[in-house]
Amino acid sequence: MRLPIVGRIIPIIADEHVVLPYADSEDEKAKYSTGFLKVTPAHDPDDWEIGQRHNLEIVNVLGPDGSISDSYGWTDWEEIKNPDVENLIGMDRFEAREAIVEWFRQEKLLEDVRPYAHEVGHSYRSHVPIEPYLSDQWYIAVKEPIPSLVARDSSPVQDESTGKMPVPQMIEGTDVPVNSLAGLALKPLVDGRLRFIPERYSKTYQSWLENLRDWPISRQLWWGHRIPIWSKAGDGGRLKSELSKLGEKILSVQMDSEEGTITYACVGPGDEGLEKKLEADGWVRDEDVLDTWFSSALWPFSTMGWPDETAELKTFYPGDVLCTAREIITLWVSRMVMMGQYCVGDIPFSDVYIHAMIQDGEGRKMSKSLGNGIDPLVAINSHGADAMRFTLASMTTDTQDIRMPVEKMKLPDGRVENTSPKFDIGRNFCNKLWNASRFALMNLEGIEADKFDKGKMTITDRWILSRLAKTIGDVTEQLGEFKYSEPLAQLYRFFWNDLCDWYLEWAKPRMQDEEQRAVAQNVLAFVLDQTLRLLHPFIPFITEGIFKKLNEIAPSRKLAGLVATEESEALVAAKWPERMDSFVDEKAEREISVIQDAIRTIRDIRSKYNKPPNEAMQVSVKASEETAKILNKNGGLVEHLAGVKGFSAGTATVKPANAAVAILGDATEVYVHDMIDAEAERKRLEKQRGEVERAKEAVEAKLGNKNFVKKARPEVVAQSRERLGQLVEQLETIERHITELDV
RNA sequence: GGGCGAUUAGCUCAGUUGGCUAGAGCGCCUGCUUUACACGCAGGAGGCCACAGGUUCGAGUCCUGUAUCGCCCA
Repeated sequence: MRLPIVGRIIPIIADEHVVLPYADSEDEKAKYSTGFLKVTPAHDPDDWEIGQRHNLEIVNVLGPDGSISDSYGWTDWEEIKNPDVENLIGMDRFEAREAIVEWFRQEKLLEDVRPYAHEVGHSYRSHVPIEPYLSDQWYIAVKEPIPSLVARDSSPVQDESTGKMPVPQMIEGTDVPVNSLAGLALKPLVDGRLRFIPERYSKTYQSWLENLRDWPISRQLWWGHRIPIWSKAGDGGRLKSELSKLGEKILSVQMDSEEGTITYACVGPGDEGLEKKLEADGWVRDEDVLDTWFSSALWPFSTMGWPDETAELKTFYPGDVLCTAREIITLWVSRMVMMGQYCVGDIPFSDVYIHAMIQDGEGRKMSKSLGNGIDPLVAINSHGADAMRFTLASMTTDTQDIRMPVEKMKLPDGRVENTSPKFDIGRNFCNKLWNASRFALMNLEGIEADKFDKGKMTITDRWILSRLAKTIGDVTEQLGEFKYSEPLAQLYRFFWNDLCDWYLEWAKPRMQDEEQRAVAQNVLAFVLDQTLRLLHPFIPFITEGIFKKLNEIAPSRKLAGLVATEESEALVAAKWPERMDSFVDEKAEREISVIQDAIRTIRDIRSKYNKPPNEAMQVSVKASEETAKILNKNGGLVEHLAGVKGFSAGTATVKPANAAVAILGDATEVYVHDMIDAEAERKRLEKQRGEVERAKEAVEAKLGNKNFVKKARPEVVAQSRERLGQLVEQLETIERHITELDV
């Protein structure tokens, strides 16, 4: 076939790359296809592949500036030269396209012009379409065994019977030699020396390395490390001997080109004298610089003085954890692992933690052009550094993206900038931490560590220490597993819901009581100390400030005879809390939970009956022997936090007339005296009856299923039976009270 | 085109190896200047766990498929 304009004769070939026409297809390409495709191997990666398959001619018609040019690989220029083509030379690529269409139009060769949506890459910086362009580049052979490593790692170096080098050892199931650059990156993963968290990302890393192609490292930029290669044209043999006289630090290759043989010399690092000598002899250094990832790959050790064996390098290399984003796994992580071993002899880190990507509220990636990003400095201004850190940590689960609603907000200095209401979570917690600590410190005035008497600890002391012990254990464990959201949530609950809502409230009267004060003070100081240490990684600044004040007011935090803390001038250098499992007290936790249930129930009735908070109420309880005993023993705790004056529990308590009743899960009956709204009472009880009935039916249906009883684990069946018993009892109690209302 | 992830309360998210009436924060409703905190306290409402099949005595959880959204790589 003869091409228009250039008149070149080209072959017609068949290749599977072509999408055949099919009008009804869902594929846009098939709808538009003619079944024919022009192939320009020098100007498209797919075309290049096709060209290689069919041995097509490679004609490059562009210059580096994107204009039509005959001097960068237009091999048959002399044969096809004609006025139409000459007219195009020097034209900009966009201009040339228009000119060619116009030529077709004038020659009446243009059949049709139709719109077609295609995907052409654009430069993210200049936004111009990218033009694939065939050019010479330096590559690194990533799957070639590296001779120096093969020599180092293999024994024997040579096969004695044949005198040949041994066949390179392959990583199992791949075509990657252990001692190639790709192998250096892949082997540690296969061996388990390198680990990704979350684990699924190791697949990205692995499959990329297994299918790795040679690494083009030349970049046509004016910044970066310049490629250490010098070249000179001329007699190859003479140049080679010229180089060998200069020493062993030079590797050279020779290639034929249009200007004859060119000798390329690659010079080892750290010899400026040698480089100057070469240039004095007429050698010219390559203009290109190294791929930015090639340079960045040196970061783990070049930042510490490598290639010198500095003290920093010895101390801090290899490191432990790399924390980065997933789009960087192949580009950077793999290269650091390669280079670390190649240059220093060890992998630069053992754990790679891949964090989630923060998106905006609509699930879009934050970007400057969309204007939907949040500047951390603005968030620090709007909510505080600790608040931002806390919120981000609380959102850090192992999913791959998280959403952060973005809103314009007015900052203290009057600027209106993007920030997020999500940071309120952190700000509120930091505020709570500050206030609760201030209150605690107020109450620690005059604390004396020696006055602590473990025999005088109350159930609330034993309870908060038990909660603390569990929190220390769980948080420590979870942080070790690279979990952040979970331990933080647990700290949140411990500090806010256990310590502030209950322990501090119960401690208030004790702080005024001569008998109780010393014990409560020392427990509080100890718990606060440990809590600050646990929170410090998430809230570094505020905890540090509080710790300093705590050091002033209560320099010695310990529970004499039980446990002591290690003193420290600054929290950042303080010891992480030790496990204190012996403080776990299930009995105290169970009992406090009974007490809390009773208090919540009484508060609920107060709220439903609109009884003002400052009006004292009288309460009696009918319960099982065990529950009654717990409640009686701790009536003071109930009275204090439920606004009750006069509290008693017993197994045979009779409901007073005009009392509101609440029935707990274990059928405990709580009577709040002198509440006389029968309608409200009925409404509450009937609602609860509905809920309990539903639950009862569900459990009955389960137990009614023969297969469940037969096949489920015995303890699960037993649990269901016990549950059913409880629900039946609860339901009967509720119904009895409803009936009484009818009388 | 390949790979990965998400879909649970109005919003943002938890939910371990399948097993109590599915949780939290924000928002919403009611009541509170209770001498640490209204960035707070107390109480409350609110969910067909995307959809369709399957495995199982039992599925938010495991398997298959579908839909929608997103990220990475070509």
